[in-house]
Amino acid sequence: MEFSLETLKQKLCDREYKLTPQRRIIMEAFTRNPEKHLSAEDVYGMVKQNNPEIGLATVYRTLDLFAELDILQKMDFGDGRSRYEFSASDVHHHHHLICLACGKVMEFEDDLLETLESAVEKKSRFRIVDHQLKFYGYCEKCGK
Amino acid sequence: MEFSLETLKQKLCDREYKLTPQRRIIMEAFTRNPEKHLSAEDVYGMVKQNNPEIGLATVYRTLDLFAELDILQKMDFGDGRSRYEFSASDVHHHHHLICLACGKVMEFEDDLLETLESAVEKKSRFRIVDHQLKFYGYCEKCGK
DNA sequence: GTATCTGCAAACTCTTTGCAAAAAC
DNA sequence: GTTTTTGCAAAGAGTTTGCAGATAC
Repeated sequence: MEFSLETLKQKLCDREYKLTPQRRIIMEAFTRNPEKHLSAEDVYGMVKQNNPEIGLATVYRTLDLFAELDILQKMDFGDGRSRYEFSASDVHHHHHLICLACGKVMEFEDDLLETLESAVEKKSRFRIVDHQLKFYGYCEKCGK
Repeated sequence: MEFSLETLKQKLCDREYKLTPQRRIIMEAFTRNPEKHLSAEDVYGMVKQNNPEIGLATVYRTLDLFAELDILQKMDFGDGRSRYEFSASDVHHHHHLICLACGKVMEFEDDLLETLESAVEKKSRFRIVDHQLKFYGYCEKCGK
């Protein structure tokens, strides 16, 4: 799936939500930073530059809404704030490498997990709808 | 590794920390619930029953300390509070199945990930020290 | 026009911190 | 005895909520 403005409009309309300037602007923040894992505060800082009147609460509400519409995926890297990126529910899953020294988050792709997922699903009688894999360690720069 | 009282004493002593009743009691809460993923509030509730004078801040400080000593592992299931269980850094890694309906957390064992880990390590030049795998879905009871 | 959405400020939850008294070694 | 540790209360961070005015459709 691709997340253009049209997709957003569609998804909002489907559920009787309105397309407001704030929602469009927040969407654009992600379109312009597709590879980043933005926190609410990050997004707020970015959108406030051109729209100083926007409220932080609106950012939070919009991120929640987008997560509910499966446009964004909420995630947690253990630093006490939630982060968001475009949902990848229907594309290849990617995972995260988190540097314990500098906090940098890198991504990697893998599909080995799909195999594991179906095995676990069978054994555990759990119906799995999503997974999250994080590796913690030290990036090249932080070495050691 | 096994986490007896002796281990605790040892680990504390090694780093010039003292063995206080509070620390012992909190340790016991985990020994009595080895399979649970306790939050600070959970632990507080449990230890307060026999030791009403204990403070929540002490619980937080102790959990932090135990995580630093690698006795406990801090983890996050996305519900806004940290959870702790005995560290498994030197034993087989286990992972979590989290029910999106009732919130129940189940565990499963797997070592397939070790293979993946070394592959990623080579490709990415990341030195990996830990990993976390979570599957989200619906448990048998919550069905669909 | 009407129901939704926004901005603001206040509230809320989880966690951390400062400090003086208490306790471990 | 000295240094660490505790309990309390207050502060802090991130997030949510109530409400009256503004806005999308």
